[in-house]
Amino acid sequence: MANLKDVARRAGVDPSTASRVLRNDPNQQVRPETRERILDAARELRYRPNALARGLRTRRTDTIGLVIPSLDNLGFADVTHGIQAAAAAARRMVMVIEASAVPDAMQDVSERLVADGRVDGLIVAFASVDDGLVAQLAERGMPLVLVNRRTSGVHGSVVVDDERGSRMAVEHLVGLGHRRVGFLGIDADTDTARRRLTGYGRAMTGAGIPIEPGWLAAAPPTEDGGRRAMRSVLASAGAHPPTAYFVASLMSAIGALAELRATGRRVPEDVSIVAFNDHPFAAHTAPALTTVRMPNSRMGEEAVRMLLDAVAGVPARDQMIEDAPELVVRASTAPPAG
Amino acid sequence: MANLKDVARRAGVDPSTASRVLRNDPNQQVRPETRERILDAARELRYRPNALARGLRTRRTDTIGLVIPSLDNLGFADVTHGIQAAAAAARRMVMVIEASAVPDAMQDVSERLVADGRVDGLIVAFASVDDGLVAQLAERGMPLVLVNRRTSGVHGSVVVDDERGSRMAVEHLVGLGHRRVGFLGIDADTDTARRRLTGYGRAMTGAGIPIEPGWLAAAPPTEDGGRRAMRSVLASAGAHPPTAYFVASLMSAIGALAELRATGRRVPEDVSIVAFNDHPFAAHTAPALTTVRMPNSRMGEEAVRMLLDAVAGVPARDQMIEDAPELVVRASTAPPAG
DNA sequence: CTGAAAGCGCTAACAG
DNA sequence: CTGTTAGCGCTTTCAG
Repeated sequence: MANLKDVARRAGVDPSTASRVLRNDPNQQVRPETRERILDAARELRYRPNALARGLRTRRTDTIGLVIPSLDNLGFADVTHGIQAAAAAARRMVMVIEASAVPDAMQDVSERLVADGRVDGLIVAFASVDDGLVAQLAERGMPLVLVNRRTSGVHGSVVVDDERGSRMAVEHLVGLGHRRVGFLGIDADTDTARRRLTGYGRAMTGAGIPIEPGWLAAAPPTEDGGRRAMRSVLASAGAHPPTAYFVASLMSAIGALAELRATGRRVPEDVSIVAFNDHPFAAHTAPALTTVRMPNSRMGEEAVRMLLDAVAGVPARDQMIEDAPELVVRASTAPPAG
Repeated sequence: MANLKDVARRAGVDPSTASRVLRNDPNQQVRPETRERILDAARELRYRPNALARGLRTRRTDTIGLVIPSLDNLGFADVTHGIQAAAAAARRMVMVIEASAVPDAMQDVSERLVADGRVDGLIVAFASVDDGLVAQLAERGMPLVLVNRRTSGVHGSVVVDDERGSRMAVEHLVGLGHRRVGFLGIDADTDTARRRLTGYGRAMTGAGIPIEPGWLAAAPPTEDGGRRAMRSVLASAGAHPPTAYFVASLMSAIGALAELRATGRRVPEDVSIVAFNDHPFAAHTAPALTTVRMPNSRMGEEAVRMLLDAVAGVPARDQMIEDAPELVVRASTAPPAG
């Protein structure tokens, strides 16, 4: 591999001159002729600057770190896709840590990515907010953007309009004629989980429907969580259980759906169900799930943009992607029986 | 952030001595007392060596590059998970390029990851083998492991036993009493696709069943591909179409299933279907898919191990993960009607 | 057992 | 307009 010195020698100039030209130094005053010689030499030698050497000098790595809980969660694919696309467009590399595969992931990230100087900034997606390490990193000045979370202490986050998406889902059910609408929420102390509950509440209130406590349950956003939440509502709702459910995560909706069928309830004839977040697979469940599709890929793109701003010194804001959620009506919702 | 000089100063030694101790230089002869002083100083200053400076000097980055086609393909989640786990265990970082999000991904990888010196080696998962750039990189001596592919020209690959998995799937169908078994294969010139076809062929021959050309179709391993392949067989198979299908990819199985249902065929009453590769979601299709589960996560782990060997100078082999595939019987297979 | 010195490949301030 | 110089933070001979 040719290095700068090789290029300079071949062009008959000093390495610093070659560097100026090849970096497109804005205050360069290089004669066009010299410039051409250097460019030619670089091309002929297939020169590419060594990233480590440059990074050591400039203190920038052009690399961002991405922390993601687990890749099998269907919801993350979209977000990571957006992140990858935006990063590539901005010519940044992405180092990924999948938390579920790495014991003590946040610790690892803060040592091997941040302290060792491998990244310019960090995108933390779907973190449980109580992770003190995240706050610590932010305090120490590491550029950092939270995705799908907000938390006091950390400035810089991107979320989608969870409340609006949830409202749309519930309004769809109410519009079909349902009055007893259950809510299977996410059992986590995150603003995201809260906003989804709020959306449900607002939609119900807006429709003039009083909510019964027995209609609500919370569980982790997993298939099993959804199953358990559904079981819990069915057990406590008494003689008049909900005729429809809004489930605040796609994975739990799948579990909830399975539980309904396992207990002999027909969807959508007996019970309707709509999930928060979409995925191609939702078209293939039994029955196909009605969902609200959130602009998750945009959320990922925006996170990169914000992070690069933060790296450049622009203070990070807390942003919400305003793109309208989209209701995807499939087969799991219908008017209530009777 | 403290650097080596700071540590050395605080311990009252030369940086080189501090380096020796902190790296655990095998031929160090440092007095235990000095050693302790250095270790203490490093601990107090929370010293971590700068990865760029070290890499510049040692020509090793402790980072591996991972090229993956797309994260929404359910099959990749497992493999990446295995890669992440093994990499973390070996204290290596992973730079990920999602090809579907990056225009001209291989070109990008070979410039920004390899030529710029950001990685010690490359794992290329599910690549279309005809990519000349991969072969070029291998020739230029970049340590490289192919996952789920073999190709002449590139040495170093990990695959699973596609043939055996396919045989198991088809034997399951034959065991249920099916004689007319169709094959929806992958339309790609890869050894992997070929081995799945071979497995089908062997199982049929082993059962003494002659194969009709009209039972076979190939398409890309996508939902739409599966749909089209199914349509093609249904169109060409005449009066006695297959009563069962082995579909060589999970995504196309989902499409094939959808197509069967769309054309009014009942699964498994009229037609059985079994897919190659499993995923939790397969339990929730309508009906739940019978699959063969391949040791994909192991494949990812092994790829990392092989790559690190290659980086260390051990010539890379072509390996097959011998762990037995597992038949996961769900609701999409049953004895033929009548 | 430890220190001095050189240099990985690059950039950036300063001179000229 | 271009070259000289001095590092970024680390490792690694070579001396002593």
